[in-house]
Amino acid sequence: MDEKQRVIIDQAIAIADESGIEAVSMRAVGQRLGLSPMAIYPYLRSKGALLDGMVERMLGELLAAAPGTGDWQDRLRAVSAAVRTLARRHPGAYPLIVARPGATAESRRLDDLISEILLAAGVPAAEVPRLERLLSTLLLGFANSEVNGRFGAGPPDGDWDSEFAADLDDEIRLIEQIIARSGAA
Amino acid sequence: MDEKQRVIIDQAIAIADESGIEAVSMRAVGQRLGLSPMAIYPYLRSKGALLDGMVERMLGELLAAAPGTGDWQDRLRAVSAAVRTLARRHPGAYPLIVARPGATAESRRLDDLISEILLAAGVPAAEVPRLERLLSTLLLGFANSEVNGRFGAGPPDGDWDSEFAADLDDEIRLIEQIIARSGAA
DNA sequence: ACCTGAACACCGTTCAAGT
DNA sequence: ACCTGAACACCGTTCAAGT
Repeated sequence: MDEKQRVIIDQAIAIADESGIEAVSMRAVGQRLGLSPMAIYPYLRSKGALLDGMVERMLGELLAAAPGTGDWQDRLRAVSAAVRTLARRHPGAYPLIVARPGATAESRRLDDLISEILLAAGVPAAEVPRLERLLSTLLLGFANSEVNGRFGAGPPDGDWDSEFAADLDDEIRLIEQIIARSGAA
Repeated sequence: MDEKQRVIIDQAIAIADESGIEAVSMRAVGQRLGLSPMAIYPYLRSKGALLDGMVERMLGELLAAAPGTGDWQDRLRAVSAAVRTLARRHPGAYPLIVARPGATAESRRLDDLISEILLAAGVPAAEVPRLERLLSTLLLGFANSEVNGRFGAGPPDGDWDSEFAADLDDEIRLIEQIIARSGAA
């Protein structure tokens, strides 16, 4: 039942990564499962629901690799690394995360994780939501630009890891300033 | 000739903003112009070219509103305001900017504009490309999240202006630090 | 309970043809 | 030079039907 839904979504992601997102059709997914396209509908009630399911599955994958330990700077770096690993594992499907509306269940869990790290760091509660949106936009958006080519070829073989590490270090310093400022007030 | 291309792209953007991006089809655009769908092909050789044309046109609109005066902080704020205005004027078409690969001509012009502002600010040339990518990801991505609902309802009637102004002030402080650090070295 | 086939109203695109 | 109609190989989705 739910197991069937999972396997359908898996195949849709596989098609997207192998042949591009435009190759994901109800017909193609059905064929891959040896089923007629209509066999999908009891499990995912529309193509939109299938695409949302793909996003949820990928975010679940991301959260499963979520870092529970270390200081807050390391935890932030680990979330960032997990996002970038996800984008590379799913070059075809990843852009859906940024393309689809999705204030979904798993996306809220990601927001909660980042918020929790910021709170643990000592960011004043009033500033947490804003900084969380800034960070998640940057994390998700940078990986998207990398995977969809908005940055061009860039460094030897498109390895943006060290560049983004520097970006994240800057953001960490920014957060530290905000913490210091609030302590001084 | 090129004028016809312009009018085709205009109608495609209008359809996207009125009825959503999925309503943009060669057939719908043709109908809107009182032409058969095939009349488009001599001017835009595929649907992909049409979508890219929409992106180029929107970025052109953005650059036409580009700020030439003021100190660098104000110029950055003006670019940010222009991006956010663009996203609101084109709620249906704007997400294409972030969705499509596009290391295009106009997107390079936007990168150049931001780079130029950073250079004028006194950012060391070696750091400019990285900061440019950080800023453009943030500017374009935040507006996208706002327009596609990734942030949820948010503040009264989705007015994210003051939140993003605070974000940008943070980024400006960050840039000032980088400048100061390089001056000290 | 789970699946299918036929059908409907769409797509993008090619190609030969019309003026 | 500019446009069209018919056709091809696709879409997502509904619905009645099969086991």
